[in-house]
Amino acid sequence: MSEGAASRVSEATVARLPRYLARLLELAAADTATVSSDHLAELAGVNPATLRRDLASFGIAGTRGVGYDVRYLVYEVSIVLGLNHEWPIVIVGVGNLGRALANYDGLVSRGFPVRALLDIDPSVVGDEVAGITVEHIDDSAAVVAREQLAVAVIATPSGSAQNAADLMIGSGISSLLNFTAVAIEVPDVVEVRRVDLATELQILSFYQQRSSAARGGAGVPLEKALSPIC
Amino acid sequence: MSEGAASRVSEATVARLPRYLARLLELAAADTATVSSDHLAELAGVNPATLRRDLASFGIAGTRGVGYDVRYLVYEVSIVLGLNHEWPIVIVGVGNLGRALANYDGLVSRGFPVRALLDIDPSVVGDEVAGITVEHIDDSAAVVAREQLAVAVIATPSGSAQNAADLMIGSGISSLLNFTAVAIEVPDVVEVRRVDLATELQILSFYQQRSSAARGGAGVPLEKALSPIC
DNA sequence: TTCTGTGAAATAGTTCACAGCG
DNA sequence: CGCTGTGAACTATTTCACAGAA
Repeated sequence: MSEGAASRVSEATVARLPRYLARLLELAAADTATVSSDHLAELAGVNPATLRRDLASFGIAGTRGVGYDVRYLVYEVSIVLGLNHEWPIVIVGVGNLGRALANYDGLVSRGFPVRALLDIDPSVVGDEVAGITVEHIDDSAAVVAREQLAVAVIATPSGSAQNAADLMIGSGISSLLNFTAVAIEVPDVVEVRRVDLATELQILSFYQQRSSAARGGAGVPLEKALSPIC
Repeated sequence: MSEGAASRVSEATVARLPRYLARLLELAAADTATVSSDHLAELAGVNPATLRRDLASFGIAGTRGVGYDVRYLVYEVSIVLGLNHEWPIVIVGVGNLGRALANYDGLVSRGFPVRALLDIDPSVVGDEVAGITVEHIDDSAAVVAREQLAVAVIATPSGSAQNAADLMIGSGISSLLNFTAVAIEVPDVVEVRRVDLATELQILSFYQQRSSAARGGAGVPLEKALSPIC
């Protein structure tokens, strides 16, 4: 990931904010007016002191003896995360994954409406997916300008990922969410995060293997062992 | 995430192993025989001492003056991650996301073949997706036993995620990869990891906002500001 | 009294730097 | 001589514990 401006808050703190926000929205939906750090920390699965420190590091204050005002906290955390406005996104690569993402309502409902779809394959260009007409990646600069896009989701085959990323950066995109199996190199001013299914499964595999070994090996198909996948 | 047996290696170390493995497989594919910690660390984007310590913590040794044997390292890291055998998986929820995952070739190529698809909707059961016939979730126990499954990917709507997880755990599944917008509660012996698109985008949003603020705000549609998404 | 905000302690993780092996 | 393996220093992060505000 590129580093951006040096900041005084740790990435661990930033990564917890979406979790706090999700719980806060649930509390707000249930018309809860205030919440203590103990309660919210319990809901979010963190230590109360960690929660208080996280909020304090952004200057977000509660009321001693009372707790935090839920609606105010939602507002403040949203501002800190940059969620006081929508972030329209473009999906690059309209294969199975791209289609799934375009149809995923969890995006628009959380402020990330899909505004454009791009592909390099002429047989896909012109298709309508989730109500959006697929455009050719050669037109990316025009699309980015037209839709005021800052974020692109890369859902191409792995071999095309770097190329797609370069094109989008050249078209003015400054944040990438990389959904492919390979890492993408970017200039320092561009932010990237990668979501990789196989990496997650490999980590799961480690802990799964370890905990079943500790229990005596039940549940793991060890009889299938010793055919390395490399 | 559930904790499993207390271990002496940090989660940070485990999370780096898949990255090392990916680079090692590239080196192996290019017939590179040995690699120094400096070189591999550079490829993986970590400090060389961190790499050496990570490997040493699993008892994986190199040769002083030479480096590490690439093929041996691939083998050892695979064993540590539990990748010396395949991990057949089941996808629960055959909507857009489930279909995308079922068709994603990055899974089988890395040792996680999709062996079954489950859904609760009778109009989907019986469909063939990616060469696999969708079965009803009521039959999950039989499916898990038949295919010797240990890992389930939850790709249902968020509201059904906990339910789906409970059913799969009751059917003998011991690792879950949760692809929905909500957290899932599980017993201690079950491992869970969650991949959430909106969380990733929110973190991107934070850094994007911050770095464009540092550059004077160019590139962000600030004129659209102030319509909170909550 | 309750619960925040935060020094200070504890813990975890990273990096340096170098002894010593091949 | 080059590079690993690791004590020790350093940095980051979490947690405790409590003073003090409401």
